[in-house]
Amino acid sequence: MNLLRKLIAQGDLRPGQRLPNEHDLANRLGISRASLREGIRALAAMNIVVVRHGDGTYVSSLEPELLAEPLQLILAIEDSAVFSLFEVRRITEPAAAALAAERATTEELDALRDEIKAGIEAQGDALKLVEHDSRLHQLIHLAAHNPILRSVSASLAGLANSVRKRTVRLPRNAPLTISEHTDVVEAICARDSEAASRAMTVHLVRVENDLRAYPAAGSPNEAETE
Amino acid sequence: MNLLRKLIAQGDLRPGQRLPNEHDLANRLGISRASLREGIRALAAMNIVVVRHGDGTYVSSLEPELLAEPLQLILAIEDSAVFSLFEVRRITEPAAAALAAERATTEELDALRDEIKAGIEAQGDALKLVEHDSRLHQLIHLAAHNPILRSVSASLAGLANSVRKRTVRLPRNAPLTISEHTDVVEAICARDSEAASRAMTVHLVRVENDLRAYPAAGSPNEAETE
DNA sequence: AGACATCGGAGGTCTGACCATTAGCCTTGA
DNA sequence: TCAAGGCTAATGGTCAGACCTCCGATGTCT
Repeated sequence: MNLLRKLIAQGDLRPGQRLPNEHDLANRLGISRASLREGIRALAAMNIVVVRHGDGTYVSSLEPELLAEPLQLILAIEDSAVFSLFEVRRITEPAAAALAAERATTEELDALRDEIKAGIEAQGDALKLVEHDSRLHQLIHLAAHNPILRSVSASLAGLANSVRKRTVRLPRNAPLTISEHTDVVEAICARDSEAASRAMTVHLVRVENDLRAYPAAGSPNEAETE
Repeated sequence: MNLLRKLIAQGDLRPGQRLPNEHDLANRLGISRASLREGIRALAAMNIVVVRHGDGTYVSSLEPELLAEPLQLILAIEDSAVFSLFEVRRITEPAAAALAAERATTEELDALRDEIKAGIEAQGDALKLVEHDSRLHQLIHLAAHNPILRSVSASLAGLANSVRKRTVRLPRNAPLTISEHTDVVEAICARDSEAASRAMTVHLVRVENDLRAYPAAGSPNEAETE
């Protein structure tokens, strides 16, 4: 089904962009609406596109995060996989931090600093803190300027989030998290890739140890999907 | 589209199982063939199912080794992503080799050695060599005993394979590849995780340099899918 | 026994109609 | 004037049946 390629080539897709309606788009591509719809279903399954009945079809993000779904299968089957997940993050995230230190634009550095500040202000609210946490990691991966790494990391982060939902966040760790994040960002801003990598490792190891010490509290069997 | 769920619930899927033909299946589910096909496309996009024109539709392994497809989109859009891919492999594969050195069972070590031998025998046939190459990497990831890492690496390897198809393999590099592989496997067998990591890095860097020196020879715009 | 021709059955596509849902406009009433 | 509710056009969702293309197995010929 190279009509997928056609779709991509034709409508130079930008995130958020709305696609032409199916009738027109099918005409423009020289295929039937039925075939077009099959292609759209595939894109939708990959989370590249979102279809809203009665409204339209929109480009979501070009980075398919869908990897998370099948990975979640592993988690469901094997509970010990949580530690496997951390092991992988201990591999990829320090590397991403190092790359970010080398490649981040000044705008990206600013965004990182802003995120840290916002995190400090949200210190009281555990839920918000979690959100800032994942956004910070995301910003770092963005600053690494590697689309593949970013896609992989996004999947892992999604997994990590689904784990977080199962665990009760211990608020007393908030100051620790923030100070570790600060270390990472400072190293990146200083363009010190080695320090950034080290700081990220420290952060992940500490979080993992916390998890080991206070294992999941929620019901592990009923993790909702969609 | 919960018909997806219907599909899964109805035909209790076992890997390799062949689905009823679309006409019958649509009837049995009480939907039209068009709708059924859209659902199948979604499943196919997630690599849960494989459709073969003129033959039938089969349940692919539920083990999610797959997921390469969405990443391939990135490659399709951004050709420079090939180097991003190598960058990520330079991060994950040495780590996997190190883990393998620590955790491989004796059976897995034997399998690694066998693969090396088989690779040497296939030295003449470039195509076979490629196959042994990817199998060796796969074995290493297996020996790392980390399901998440394995799934991620499998996706990346799938990507790497699709790149290989676009490039003409330079046979004169066969001896180099084999000797580098041997170094990696020897380090793993010696339980020397650091050496394994280093050897793997050397291998990947060399391959990447080759790629840079002799870029894709095939027509880059018409890479067939499926 | 092997190579080739044939044919049934599978997925791939097309057409054109109708149904279901949404967003936005427009009327209505306070 | 403004808010609540209903109408309407646009859009995706589904359907039906036809035809094309491709694969695999069967059977035939050499």
